[in-house]
Amino acid sequence: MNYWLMKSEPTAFSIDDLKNMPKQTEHWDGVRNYQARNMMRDQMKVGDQAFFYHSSCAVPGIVGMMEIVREGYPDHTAFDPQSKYFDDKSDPANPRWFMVDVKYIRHTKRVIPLAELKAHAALSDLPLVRKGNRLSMMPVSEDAWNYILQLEKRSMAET
DNA sequence: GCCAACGTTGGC
DNA sequence: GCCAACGTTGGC
Repeated sequence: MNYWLMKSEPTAFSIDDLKNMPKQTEHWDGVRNYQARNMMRDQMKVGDQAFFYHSSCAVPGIVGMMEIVREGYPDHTAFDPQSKYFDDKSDPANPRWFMVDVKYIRHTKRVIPLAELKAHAALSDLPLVRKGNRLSMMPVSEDAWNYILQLEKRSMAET
């Protein structure tokens, strides 16, 4: 099984929004970055788990977990002129952009802030904490995944 | 609101 | 293929 981290601005789509979806499942549309596209198209598998990360908000950080429930398929919002994600260079016969479906698993017991993740040397390989990284999704090693789950159990006072 | 970092675009 | 200009991301 592979592990991932996926970013979303909570004002656009939050973990609560995902929890409140029918079947607690939604497609992860609107990604317009080739590295992220390649991950969704080629690497994410049903059963993989991912951290849900809130970006561009008061406390950026990990807020929950979800599971990949459908593997990469064309992002239809690229074909819709009414969508803000419309891309006239994506041809339905040869789609440029892909998405996956994700299902809510649970909230983390507390928000795990980016600032806290940055403070742990054990996570220094995580692209999220590296300077200048702007990837909207990224792989998480099994070690990093487990480490973060241990962090979750601590109180802020211990960090 | 600022700005650093990075990706994309397009002229040449 | 180079690279300057521009747009976007996202923390602070």
